Amino acid sequence: MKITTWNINSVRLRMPLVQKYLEDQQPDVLCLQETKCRDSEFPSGEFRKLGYSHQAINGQKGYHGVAILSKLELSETHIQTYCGNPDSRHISVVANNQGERFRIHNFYVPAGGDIPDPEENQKFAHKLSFLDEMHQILNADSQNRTRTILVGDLNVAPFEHDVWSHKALLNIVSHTPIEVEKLNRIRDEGRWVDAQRYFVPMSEKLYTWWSYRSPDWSKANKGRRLDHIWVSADLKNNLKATETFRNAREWERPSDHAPVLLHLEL
DNA sequence: ATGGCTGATTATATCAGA
Repeated sequence: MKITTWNINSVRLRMPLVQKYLEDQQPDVLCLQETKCRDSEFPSGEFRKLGYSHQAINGQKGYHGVAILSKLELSETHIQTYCGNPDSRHISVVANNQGERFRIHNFYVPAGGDIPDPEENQKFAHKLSFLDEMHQILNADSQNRTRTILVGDLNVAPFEHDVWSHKALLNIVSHTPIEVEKLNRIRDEGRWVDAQRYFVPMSEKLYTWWSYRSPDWSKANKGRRLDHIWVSADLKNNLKATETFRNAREWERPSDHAPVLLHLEL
């Protein structure tokens, strides 16, 4: 079973790239973030033609938006709102893989703006509250501890080698100690396994995002690992491989995020 | 190097991303 997470930064604009990726890699499930369109504008028909007929979509006009496209049957779609606002930042489903059921959570955590101070910056305050609520909600549901995959653009690079320079980014939103600690608590207390780091040693650099602003992003390689795939502890022995498709960042008019794939042996 | 680039919007400048 293969599942991909990808912050696509406008699904309508990048449908040709999505199609190429799906034809190349044939994941069973694709989780998208930043779809940036209403549900009525979502290219459902195009996904159906590509074999992804099971769909769960939570979009809004212009911003955010998440979706799960699947070859496997989906049920029990659930949308959780956070911080008392209706932003489309979460959707979850139960996927059925030849009788084996597992839950998938797809998240788009707020980026948090520029200033890493919740007193001065409302967006950073929102991000911290969002992480607090994620912690609370995921921990409250004991079902989240079994047969569950959590993916998404979590907008936090938690480890030293998840950023190009730990020292240079300590005071940069996405790598500040307060948000890193919150994300680490969610993961550790939920006994989630970080699937990418299960295969890639902590001493090795690992990125999923490179800024559009770098004139030569590939050469500079000042990336961050903002996109994540976690599995519940009971799925640890089913982990087979993970892959980050850095080449998709080199395609024409790319997303600034690369797709990340998990191969699970079920 | 806190700049630079990119996308969506009843657009032609503004907001958001991170």
